[in-house]
Amino acid sequence: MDDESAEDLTVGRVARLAGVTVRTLHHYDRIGLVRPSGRTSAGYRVYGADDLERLRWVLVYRELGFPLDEVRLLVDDPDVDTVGHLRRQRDLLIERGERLVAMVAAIDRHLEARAMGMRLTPEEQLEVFGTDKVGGEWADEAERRWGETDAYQESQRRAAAYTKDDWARLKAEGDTALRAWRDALLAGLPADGPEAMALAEEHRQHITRWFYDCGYDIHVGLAEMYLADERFTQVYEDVAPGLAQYVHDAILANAVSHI
Amino acid sequence: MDDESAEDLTVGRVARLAGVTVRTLHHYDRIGLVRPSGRTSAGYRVYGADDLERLRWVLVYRELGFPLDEVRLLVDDPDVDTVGHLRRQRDLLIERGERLVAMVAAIDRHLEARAMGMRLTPEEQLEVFGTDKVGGEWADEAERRWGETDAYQESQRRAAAYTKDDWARLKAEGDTALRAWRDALLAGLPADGPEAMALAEEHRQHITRWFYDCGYDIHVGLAEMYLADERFTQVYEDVAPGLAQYVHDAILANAVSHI
DNA sequence: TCTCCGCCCTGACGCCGCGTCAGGGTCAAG
DNA sequence: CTTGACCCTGACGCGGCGTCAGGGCGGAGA
Repeated sequence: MDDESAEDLTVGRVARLAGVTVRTLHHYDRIGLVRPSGRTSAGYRVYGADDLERLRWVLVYRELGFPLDEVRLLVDDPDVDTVGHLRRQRDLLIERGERLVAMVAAIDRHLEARAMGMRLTPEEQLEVFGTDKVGGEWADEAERRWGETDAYQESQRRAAAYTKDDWARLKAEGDTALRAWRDALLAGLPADGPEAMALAEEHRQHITRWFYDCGYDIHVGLAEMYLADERFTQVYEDVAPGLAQYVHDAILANAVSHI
Repeated sequence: MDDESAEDLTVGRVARLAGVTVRTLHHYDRIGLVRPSGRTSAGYRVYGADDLERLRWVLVYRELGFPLDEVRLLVDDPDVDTVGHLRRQRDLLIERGERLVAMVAAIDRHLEARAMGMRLTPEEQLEVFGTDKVGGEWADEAERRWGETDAYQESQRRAAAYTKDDWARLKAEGDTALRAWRDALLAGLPADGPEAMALAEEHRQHITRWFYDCGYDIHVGLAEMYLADERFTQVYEDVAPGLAQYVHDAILANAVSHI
């Protein structure tokens, strides 16, 4: 048995093995990232075991989001702090994940704001997406500039994907619900009582009907937001003091009852 | 008061407001994605409220990972189901988040595997990252080819970023800990007793020392993985039956005691 | 009124990580 | 000796801008 035969890995084979294209291997060869340890007399690339090993690491780091230059550093220098790099990359991924979560929350807020017929200011709409640069000048200036112009409100209205009828019904439903909430609160009905929980359930279905599939977990998330985000708190508090908390508690109670 | 003055948003201002560069706005103008609704006599771009609105949406969709061509479709067509898009995109984000979580878990496994002195096969190392293509031929062929060669094992060993001494100490610590776990289990010490919890705490600090800052939450995550991932389960079960569960329970008890 | 600085314009090239031809050589089977 | 599947190099393209270069506005101060 000659070990030689094990060495005749051509680009095509390696490409299939590693799940990349031949072009990619050519590229990595050219930029010196993964070079085949040999060539046949005809000039064919011949990859050895070490080359594969190296390629594997390259692909791992690449998948982790390192640019190829940094990948090179990582695989070239064995003294480099690999574990440290992985740790940092891990942090980076988690950070990205948190950003994603924040964006999802922003979308939820956006949708929910529409459900309630609220107008977000551009600043508010941009806040999660933009960098921190957005805050200052925008808050000071844009709010003042665009906040209350008719054109702005008009564009806001047009931005919605609903027909005017839809919008009107949506708004009406929301207002009705809001009054029902107020009545329940003022009547002294407990937030974890059947009436309030029924309102919560209705609220959940309202969102599901008009916006997105709102499960109990998401609903609870919204409830938390109602307390955490003062823009939403305000909407409820304007109707009746303590209503935000009341709605929150009712949603929680309703969710718990459905576990 | 002339509303005209409110309209004089130049590129620079818009750029700062939206948290993008002027170049980006130029680009969007050129490709017709966001065009300023007017120009001054000198040719300066003038953005109006509608333009900002449009830009906002573009940035949102861009952040959501749509290529600009698709962004164009989304913002151009008012009949498009905006809410539907947001819903789908929301799902997409959550999916991406899950992938991130999977990658983080993979890194953890990677680090943890090193902590335990395990050799992952290339296939195992690639499994989370690679596409599904990787599985088949790789598992069938490469494993057989490279799996147990000396060169492979050697390169694996070299791949670690530690000196030989480090590696030896690391391994020794791991082995010592493993024996201590076994002894505790065989002695009938309860997993939520002080001895087992002390071992869990030592384990946590072992990881922190050698790899990454392992808080109690992360530690619990690892414990779950020990049960969920059969490669790790096996390492413990090979030492003593029931040890994986035992270690898991001890880590949990220890974490709870530190809340 | 002139000047200066900061903003604006267009045009063009650069970058990364390859995809995708084009034009040609090689190798094993039939 | 052909055929077809592989291999080679070289070159251009793409997306989403960054980054000059070379020049025109606009308003504040001397």
